[in-house]
Amino acid sequence: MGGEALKGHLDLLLLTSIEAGARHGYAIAEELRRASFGTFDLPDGTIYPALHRLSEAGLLTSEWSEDGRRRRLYTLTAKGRKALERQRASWENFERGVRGVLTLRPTR
Amino acid sequence: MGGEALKGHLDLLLLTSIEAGARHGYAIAEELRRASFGTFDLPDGTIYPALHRLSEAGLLTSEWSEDGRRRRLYTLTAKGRKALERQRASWENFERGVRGVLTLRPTR
DNA sequence: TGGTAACCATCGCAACGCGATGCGCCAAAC
DNA sequence: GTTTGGCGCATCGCGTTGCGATGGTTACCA
Repeated sequence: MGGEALKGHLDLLLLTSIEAGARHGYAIAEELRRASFGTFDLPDGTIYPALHRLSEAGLLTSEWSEDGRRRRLYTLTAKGRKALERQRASWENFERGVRGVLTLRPTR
Repeated sequence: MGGEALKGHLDLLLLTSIEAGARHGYAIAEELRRASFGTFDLPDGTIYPALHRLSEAGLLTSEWSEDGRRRRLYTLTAKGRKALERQRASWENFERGVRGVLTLRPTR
């Protein structure tokens, strides 16, 4: 919800979820929904292309699972881990900035 | 900085700054830069079109200043105030969601 | 046997931030 | 007195990106 507030922050969520243990798209979506208290309920059209994009960027590697279920399992690369680190820092800074602005109080 | 993290959150910043007292584009940019500790250093191409958009949406009204300097002075409309209220709530929720996800810790 | 949930993929659109570019005014410095 | 630089606004065009729509396949249970 909320227009396109997610833009630019999706990668952070995805990478975080994968680092935390989630392995395939569907599970990532579930975990994000749960961990965000329902705030991030990402549709397929959002999550799968994003995973492809991250893979193409070299932040993720993937393989097909062997155990019956046809699912693509993702893992962070070294580059992905570094990117996650940066994204985290970037988020902290972003949040700090917004909070700073939000503390502005009317002067009239 | 940081890709396009700002997307979807710009209006909140703009409206907040105007409610806080800033009246014209240039001053808004200055205030945002200051209040965000330098994080939000918005270029012209970002700020002016956004103000036009918000005006067109009925959240702002504007008039040209009389005192020598040619500047467009913005004011929140009632609708704008309500929108700001909603945006604030939306941000709180968004932030809560991200924080929730960020608390995920590796399980391996 | 039929429905539902798990699971993945791709196309195309709309929205938006922002760089580039150009314009006009004013004050101070040279 | 002219150049410089800060103030102040506007518009065009591009690239990125989230997401809805659409269409699959497979597993499980009634």
